[in-house]
Amino acid sequence: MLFSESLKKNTDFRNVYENGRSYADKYLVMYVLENNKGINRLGISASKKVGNSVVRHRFARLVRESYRLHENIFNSGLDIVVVARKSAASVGFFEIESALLHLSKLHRIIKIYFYDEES
RNA sequence: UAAGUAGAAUAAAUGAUCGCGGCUGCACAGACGAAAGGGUGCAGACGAGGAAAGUCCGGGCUCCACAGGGCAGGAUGCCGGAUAACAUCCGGUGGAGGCGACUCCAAGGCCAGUGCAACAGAAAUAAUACCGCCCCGGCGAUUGUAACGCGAUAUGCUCGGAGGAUUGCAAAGCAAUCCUCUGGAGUUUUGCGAAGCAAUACUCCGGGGUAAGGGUGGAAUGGCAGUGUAAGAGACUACCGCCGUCACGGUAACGGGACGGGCUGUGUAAACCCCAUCCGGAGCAAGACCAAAUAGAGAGCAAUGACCGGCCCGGUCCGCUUUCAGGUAGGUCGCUGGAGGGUCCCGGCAACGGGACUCCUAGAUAGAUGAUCAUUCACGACAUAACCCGGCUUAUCGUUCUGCUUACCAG
RNA sequence: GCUGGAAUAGCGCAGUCGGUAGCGCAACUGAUUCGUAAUCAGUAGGUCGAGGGUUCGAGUCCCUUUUCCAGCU
Repeated sequence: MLFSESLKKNTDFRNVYENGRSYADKYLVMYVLENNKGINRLGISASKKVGNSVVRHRFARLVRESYRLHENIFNSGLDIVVVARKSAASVGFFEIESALLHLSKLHRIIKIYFYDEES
């Protein structure tokens, strides 16, 4: 991905959970925290309760693909953590994509002109 | 054709666009980092499974421990073979199921010892008699007989008693005869009771014999038939079973046979245990290498600062440089060419082994396979490698093929 | 990825060595009280997580499986 890398450390995840803001809908929970680094860092989390290995990997791929296709409209300098809810186990790409964009609008982290154009 | 049985293969397909991982080649930058190491772009081929799962066994590999032996602990458990090894596989034996093809079996030893067997049952393993059967004795009962006792007893007889008459004797009175009355005694007949005696297929009590039968139980002293007996019993006999010995076939498990023993309780070892065989522990987050940091040791610099001290020497601490050791963050290796796959030949019933040719097919490290569009169909199950193999177990939408069995039909 | 442990009544827990599974709280009924609580007396409630096996008999022994918890970084 051009402007982003992945969030790796357990301490980074803890930091976002404790200090970031969160919104949630039916499929996802999204935490956001500014990191002042000029790039976005995306973390994806799915617990064992969501499903088996196949389900969890598929969820991660769908979120990563959704983010990749809309990477250029996101603001920079953010740590984003996306957590799966149990209902996300059985849905397809478009549901995940619309859920991700919806939560991003609530966080107001999508660039303004694009936000205005879409709404 | 239908039903079944054993085994094998496969695990949606094709194209376009965007995206991911390492590899190879080329190009770029020498901009990141103290170092080890690494970056960017383009192109190419490659990129999860039959179970990758559960982590239930076994082995390789790595580190630690270890003279040798034993104990403890664990595992396996009919026999033979295969294998690196196994709880796996192959072939056989025995048993169970099925008409059959075929399937299933933790299948050594309770004749080494110990333990347990609730309830029920007479009794659960050292002895026992609840019912039943048999023998002996006793009380009673029943039946028969019956001494005897009580009552009745027609006609009649005998004896007796009362009254009367006649006769005889002198009379009182006595005797005889006859008549009437009398059932008092006996006889006869009969009713009831009854000691004793005898019999019994009866009841109870006591003593003894008996394990055939009944009932309880998962299990009851080998089974069944006969002889035998008071009744019974392997007490005896035949057949079957069991145990032992012998020879025969088989490498063996075992098999069929001969002879003998008359037979000694049963179940449980996925109860302790005995016997035989095997096993050291931990696991790639193993482990090896490079190495900021932070503790540590030595050397040097400055001969200054602080402390011990009145002062010097000396000692301690702090500062800087450097070397060594150490190993955190981080990085590299381990890492995938292997007990590897395919075809053919040879040995072996087979598992498997040997040989020749041929193929190379993931290696990530927060962890790569996805998204969209189009077409087709049976509309897509279970499920994602994490050091590697051999198995087992469990999950699973379907499709295809092969061998065999049974039934029916046709030729 | 690796290694341990647990599951028993609505809840928290016992249950040795196989023999018809109990304790406390809660629930229900009755008594007590003007009524409630407390107290007293009584009652019901369990296929011992699931499936299979060994055994005459399994909560307990063996195998498979499901869920949950903990540790190793």
